Amino acid sequence: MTSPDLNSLPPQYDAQATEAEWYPRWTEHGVFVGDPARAKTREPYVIVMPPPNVTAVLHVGHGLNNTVQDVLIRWRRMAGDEALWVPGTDHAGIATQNVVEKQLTAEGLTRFDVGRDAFVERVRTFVAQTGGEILNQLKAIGSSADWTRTAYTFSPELSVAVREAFVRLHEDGLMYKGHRVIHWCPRCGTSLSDEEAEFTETTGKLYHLRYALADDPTQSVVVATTRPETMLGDVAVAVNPDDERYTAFVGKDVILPLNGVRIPIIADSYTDPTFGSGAVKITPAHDANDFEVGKRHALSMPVIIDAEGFVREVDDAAGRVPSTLNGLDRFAARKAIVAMLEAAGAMVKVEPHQHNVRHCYRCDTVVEPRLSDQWFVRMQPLADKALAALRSGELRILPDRWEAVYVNWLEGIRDWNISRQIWWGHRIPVWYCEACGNTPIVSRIDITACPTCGGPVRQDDDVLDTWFSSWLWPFSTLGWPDQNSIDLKAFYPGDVLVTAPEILFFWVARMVMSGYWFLGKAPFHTVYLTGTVRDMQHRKMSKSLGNGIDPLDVVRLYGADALRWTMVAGLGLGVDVMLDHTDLDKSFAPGRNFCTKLWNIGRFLLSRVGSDAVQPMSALSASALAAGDAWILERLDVAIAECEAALGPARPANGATWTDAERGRGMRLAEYAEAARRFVWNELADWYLESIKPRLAVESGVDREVARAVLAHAFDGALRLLQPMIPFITEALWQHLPQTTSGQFLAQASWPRARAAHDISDDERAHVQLFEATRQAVQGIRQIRAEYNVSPGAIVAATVSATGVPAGHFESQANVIGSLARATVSVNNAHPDEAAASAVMPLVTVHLPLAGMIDVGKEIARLTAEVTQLEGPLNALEGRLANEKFIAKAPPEIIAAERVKATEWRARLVSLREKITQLGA
RNA sequence: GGGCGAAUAGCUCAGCUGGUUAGAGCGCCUGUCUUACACACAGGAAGUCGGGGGUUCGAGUCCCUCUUCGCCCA
Repeated sequence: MTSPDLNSLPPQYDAQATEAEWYPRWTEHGVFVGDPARAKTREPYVIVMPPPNVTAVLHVGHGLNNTVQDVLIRWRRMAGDEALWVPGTDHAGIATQNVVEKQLTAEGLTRFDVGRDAFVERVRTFVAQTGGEILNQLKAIGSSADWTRTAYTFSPELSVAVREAFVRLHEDGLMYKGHRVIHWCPRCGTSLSDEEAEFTETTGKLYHLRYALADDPTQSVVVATTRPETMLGDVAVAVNPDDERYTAFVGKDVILPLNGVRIPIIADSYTDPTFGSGAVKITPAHDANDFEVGKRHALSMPVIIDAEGFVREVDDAAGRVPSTLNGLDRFAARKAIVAMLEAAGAMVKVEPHQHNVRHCYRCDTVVEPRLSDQWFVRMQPLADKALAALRSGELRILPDRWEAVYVNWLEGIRDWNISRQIWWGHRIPVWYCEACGNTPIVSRIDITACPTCGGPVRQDDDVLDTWFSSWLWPFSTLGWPDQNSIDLKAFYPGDVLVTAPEILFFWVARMVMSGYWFLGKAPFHTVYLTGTVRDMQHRKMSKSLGNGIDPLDVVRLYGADALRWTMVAGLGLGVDVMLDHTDLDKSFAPGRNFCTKLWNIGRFLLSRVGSDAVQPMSALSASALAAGDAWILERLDVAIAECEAALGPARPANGATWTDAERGRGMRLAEYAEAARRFVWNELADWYLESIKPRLAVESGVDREVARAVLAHAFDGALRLLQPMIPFITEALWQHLPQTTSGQFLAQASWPRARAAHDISDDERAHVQLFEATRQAVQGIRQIRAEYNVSPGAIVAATVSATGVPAGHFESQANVIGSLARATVSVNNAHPDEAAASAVMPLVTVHLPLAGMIDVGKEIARLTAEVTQLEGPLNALEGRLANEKFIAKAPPEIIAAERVKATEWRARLVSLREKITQLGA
């Protein structure tokens, strides 16, 4: 036999060394690589990683998100699926362009000084040099993505997909160029989609302006506005047709103050009579609603604010901007105009006003509504399919309350403005031939001459919204539009998408739409929306607040596994994770403590098991198993079942649609973590390992071999259950198990399987129950010891009577109970003569004579308290059983269970009262 | 303004289709350096499940209402 050597593993777990050792081994052996050939015989399980911005650095949100994905992928990889996790980055149009523009600003330049081609080249170089670092950071936290398939939204391959999508939508009649008011960011110099213009609650001012009637300056209408500067572009005042206050005014004209322009008063039901004075100014070029009114009434649409946000007579606005205001910034102009209106007596009043102002999601500049020409995708037909997918159960969203949000958005879907007036991105594949007129030529390939007349052509200056490439990600990364792509055939559609709820509309819903439109299938069957990582004040972690946590700091301090465990164990479904950025020690204690504990369990256990071969479970006869052996094997079965129930099902059972019963199941990572933790810590270490110390301490023998085999098997099972969450430490420990074959990896070992119920004999079940009784006896003795402050080292005498298991069988447990409870135990159904402290447990009753130490009064009080505690629920229970209506209406199995419970409780109560009587009360 | 959600132990949250003496982790209290682990072990205290009403044999769980928070959309 090999002598136990505690020094074979260092006493302290070395995360740095372990991570540096195993990650490269996994990748060298292609553990993470998906194989389309194998996907023919196995179920593929595919996750596409939400591509981080190419310039991003890892923050704790990425950490959370990618850990969840890695847990799922590692679980399915072990479970025998052909697991593929596709990683990559997003070129992030506006965001990346902004970074480089900031560099230029530092050099005193603008992108226009540099010129388009040189600017794009500069961004390309910048990305090539510094981009994608975040992917290396994801490796540092253990992400088992298939790096051989790393994709990039702006790669040549994905550019083909983008162009194909544009052209196809154009061919399908869903792509059009529209002239309308869009959200414009004057700082970024581009239009934004509805989703990119975010609302911020703002306390502004509501200005009430007086417009005098042209024909009777003694009369006037008052209009309310939050943006008085736009009055220069007003073309009408609108009132509600049903508003009797204004009936007489409709059709008359008013004169705009400051520029003297004459505009009509019109009736339009868009006007809300309860807002302000009931009359609103109409500025079609600078407000989306006003634009609609303007179209209905065929009004002119003067543009008085330019692309940079300066007040000018831009378009159709001759004579509208007084020279003193010309060239002022929009906010400076507002001030000036307010002062001028006040001076002119046209300002009736100004009041504080709470409203939502749209800001650019990339630079936070106040967005300016602006009339311009943009490319739009007609979304309704795409949305219909995405809605149907959710309703049919082809798609589910967890937590399910987000399904309502998804439906709500799709039902009110608006056309998608996809053109951006920036330079970094996919150029819109549209050309114009001046000679032939303005008909756009949409083409899959670059063209240099007009296909009709052969004349020169000019490509559209705009680029596409970044999300126009992102929404193709689930299939563009697999080779689409090449229908013969092996990856596409093997791995589309995928399975799960894990992301933050913030991009449900930006990205998730659009991927579903594109998946259906271009490939006829949803790109995944499950959307898992994680919670947000917040600080202790519940604020979102952000760079500007300085309340962030750098995951790599945590990795350095406690290891990647500690980071991962802390996040997974704290991750209720869709629940926010609170972490204290000022106290990493405390925040990551759960992960750090668990890893340390696991390491100690492993270190001790492996030293006792030794390196000699152990028998496989199949070689052990059930009759050779001790009660504890049967118990821990049963606990392992339970743990496996609980882990699986928490995680799965991995996919719809019928392969196509979720049934109502399945739909909300699984993805409970915290429950999975808790089930695995409880098994290895509270069951394997606290009870089984403690109980077999004497069996392992002997030199040799059959019983020692049985204990070694069961112990090694149980720990192997625990490590397999834990590997998806804490891959490094489990791999390091697993490699030392005697049954592990060299050259194998835990990372691709099989997921443990619970035994079928019919494979467990009645004898074995009786053994499990016997060990439960043993545990109760130990707990009972420990309670009394603590109650009477018996010194922890002292050996006490205890009598144990079995009430719930056959007394004969219980004899065998005396030694185990004794060693765990530090007692000399006699198994006896008779009550001891002398006064004793007792504990009445469901399966056993224990007595400790504790000569000279028993305080009869105290013991009576203790037992009486237990009686009282039991009487309440028991009375309620008996009342229920006496209630005829309960007996008549409750299901029989419930009634039966309640009767069993009542019998047990009554017995326990009788026993407790007996003890009290014996003590002489 | 419209919609959705949450309110359970000091903190963060479980409790999934109504039936357990309402659970976990952290924190707290008591004892212990019991030769794997004090980042540990053993024992323990702690909740009228936000307020009110209803449905039911039975409600933390379903319905109504109020209060307070949060999120999304316009």
